[in-house]
Parts: sequence; structure tokens; C-alpha cells
Amino acid sequence: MPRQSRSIQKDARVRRTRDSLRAALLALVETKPFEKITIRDICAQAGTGYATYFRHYPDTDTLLDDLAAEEIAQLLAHAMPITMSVDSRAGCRALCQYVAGHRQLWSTLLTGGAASRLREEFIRQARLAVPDATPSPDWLPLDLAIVVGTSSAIDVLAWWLAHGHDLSIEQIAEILDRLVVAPMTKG
Amino acid sequence: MPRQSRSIQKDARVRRTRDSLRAALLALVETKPFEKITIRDICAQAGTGYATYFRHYPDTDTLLDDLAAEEIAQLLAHAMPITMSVDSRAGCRALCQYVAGHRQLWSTLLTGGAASRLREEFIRQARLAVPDATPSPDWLPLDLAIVVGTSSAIDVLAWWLAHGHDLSIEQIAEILDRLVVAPMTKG
DNA sequence: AATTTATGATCCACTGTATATCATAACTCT
DNA sequence: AGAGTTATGATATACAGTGGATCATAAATT
Repeated sequence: MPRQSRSIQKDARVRRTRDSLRAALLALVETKPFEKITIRDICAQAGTGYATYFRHYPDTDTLLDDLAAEEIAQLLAHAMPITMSVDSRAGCRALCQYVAGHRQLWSTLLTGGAASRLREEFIRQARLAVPDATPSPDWLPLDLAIVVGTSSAIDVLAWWLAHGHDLSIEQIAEILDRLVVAPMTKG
Repeated sequence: MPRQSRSIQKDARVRRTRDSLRAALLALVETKPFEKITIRDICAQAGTGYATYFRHYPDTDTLLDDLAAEEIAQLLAHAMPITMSVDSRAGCRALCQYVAGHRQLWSTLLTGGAASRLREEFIRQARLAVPDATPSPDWLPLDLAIVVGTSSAIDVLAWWLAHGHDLSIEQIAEILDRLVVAPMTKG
């Protein structure tokens, strides 16, 4: 268990170790499914001691959450304007542009072994980000719209990164808009 | 490793043991996430010996695949007519009716700890079930349509089973039709 | 009824998790 | 820059789960 002393947040060693562990997990997730990654794998990759791991994270799940949560918040920040704006196509284009700009990261997170875990975290954060009072069609409960909208947007982006190398940003933005956004808003 | 003798398929004991193991896993998946289920758990629940397990399945994944594959094929058989038929709403209604008729089973499989594993198997089987020559809108690659269509249909049904207790079959069929099917076909 | 073969009980080697201890190295603060 | 604080690595231990092997027994097939 990590000591909760007053300087644990500022100590350079702590930051270095945590950065090493995060980078190590990110690298390993590219090579094999998340479930197969052991704590010893992470420590070896990070160049840290085994017991040290537990001073920062109780298990592998927590590290992944720590790693993914902030990246997901970033992506979500780019996605939220879409439903608000009048021009949803422009919003989709901006979102796809952002993902393309971080292709390596999102390929790893969305198409690697951690994908299903990421989907859950995405939906969790999306539920928090969307206000309860947000209007939705009378035939479509808001919570279901959030779940399906988030999940299928992930599917589209993940497919693009994995199989859609020949599709331009404009093309995938059109698909995202017509397949995911429009059915929920133009209802 | 299971002996591949000539009678392993017919022997009543083999069938009984495998049914026990499948039923045991099905029961356990209701109580905790799939990843947390050990082979000893399954054997205890099934009332079989530990070593016996390995005569039938090399690991837990294989047993789950064995269990889920046939159920998925069933559900997919009910879902395929939707895109073919003229009246997609009726197809959606039939699909929801089937799921409602096996509510316990699908709640377990779609909303339990094995859900993400199931989604992958669904998409795998859907890819095999849809002929390559199936027409799709010019702006939407067929493979992406299969992936997103399958995945979001699962999301809708899973949400219905988990949170949508107050929605009727007719209502969820309308949602499935307008949110998932229509955007892909009426494009 | 005779033969074949699946089963259950037990044992083992191996891997990974989770924690504790302690000397050392590195950081923070004055 | 030096004193005090604290994270780190190395090492040891207890424990849980895996994948198999062996063998007497029970049950199925023929």
C-alpha cells in the first residue's frame, strides 16, 4: 500500500516510477491482450522493482484505469460538441482529426487487448459528462442513447484504425455522422 | 487433453459430464465475472472431478466458447431476416420476442462478465453469416456495417435486459429498427 | 458378462499475486 | 550544501490457481 505522506505527490521519484509503469503498460498492451499481462511483465518493462508496483497500484486494473481515464477524457472532450452543435458533420470531422493525430495511442487502446475494458470506461465517463436534462427523442431513452452512441462511435473509430486504412478523415467522419449521430438527433 | 477415442462422442458419461460443465459455467457466470471463475469453481459447481475437466476442455475459454457459440447462432438466425425483409420492424419485433422468451439466458450472457467475449464471437459469426455480395450503401463499407450493426444491436438488447424493464417488446423493437437497422438500410 | 474407458482422489511442479523487511539511494527542505 | 525524510530494489514468504500424472474404481458399450 502506498504511503500517503505529504510529499508523495511532489516527489520526483514517484512521478518517474509512475510514468515508467504507465509507459510500460502502454507498450505491453500493444504486444498482447491486457488479461495476459502480469505485474512482473510491467515491472520488467518499466525497469522498476516488483514490490514497488504495489506502492502505487493495487493491481493491473487500477494502472490501466489511471492510464486510460485521462486519455478518454480528452477524446470525450472532442466528441461532446457534436451533439450540441448545429453542424454535426464538422464536429465528427474534428473528432476524427484528433484521433488521426494520435493514431498510435488510439490504435493501441481501441483495437488492443484492453478494448473492452476501455469501452466500459468510455460509457462510464460519457454518462457523467452528459447532463440529465439533455433532450432526446421521445422514442429513445437518454441513457440508451448515451450507451449506444458511445459504443458505436468507438466501433467506428476502432474499425477505421484497424481495417479502414484506405478511408480518409472526411469519409469516416461522414460515416460517423450518418450512422451514429444522425439517427439519434434527427429522430 | 481429451482422449479422441471413437466413442467419446457417443458415451453417455461424456455427454453428461459436458452438460454438467456447461450448466455449471452458465450458473457461475451469473454470480461473478468470467475472468474470476476458476476451473476448480466449475468442477465444484458441476460436481465433477478436477482432472476430468481437462479431458474435455483445455481451459475455461474453450468451455465458454462451446457454450456461447450455439446460443449465438440461434440468436443470429433470428436476426438475419431483418436486413433481408421489406418489413424490418416486424423482424426486429420477432428478434426481441425471441430474446424476451429466453430472458434469463441472454441476461446472463449479454450483461454478465462474459459480455465482451460474447460480442467478439457475435461479430465473428455475423461476418461468416453475411454473404460478401450483400449490398450496402456506397458511403458505408459492408464489413463496417456488419461490425457496427451487430455491436449496437447487442448494446440495445443488453441495455433492455439490464435497465429497460419498463420498455415493452414493441418499444424496444422500434428503437432497434430506427436506431440500428434504418440508418444502414435506408441510407 | 467381458471388455473398454471415463471418472474421482490425490499428488506435484510451475506461475503469478500480495506483503513484509531492510539497507541503500535519491529527493526535499532549510 | 547538508540533514532528514522517504521511495526504491532485493529478498523472502504465504497463498491461490494451472496443467498434468497416476491409479483404483465405477460405469458404459459390445
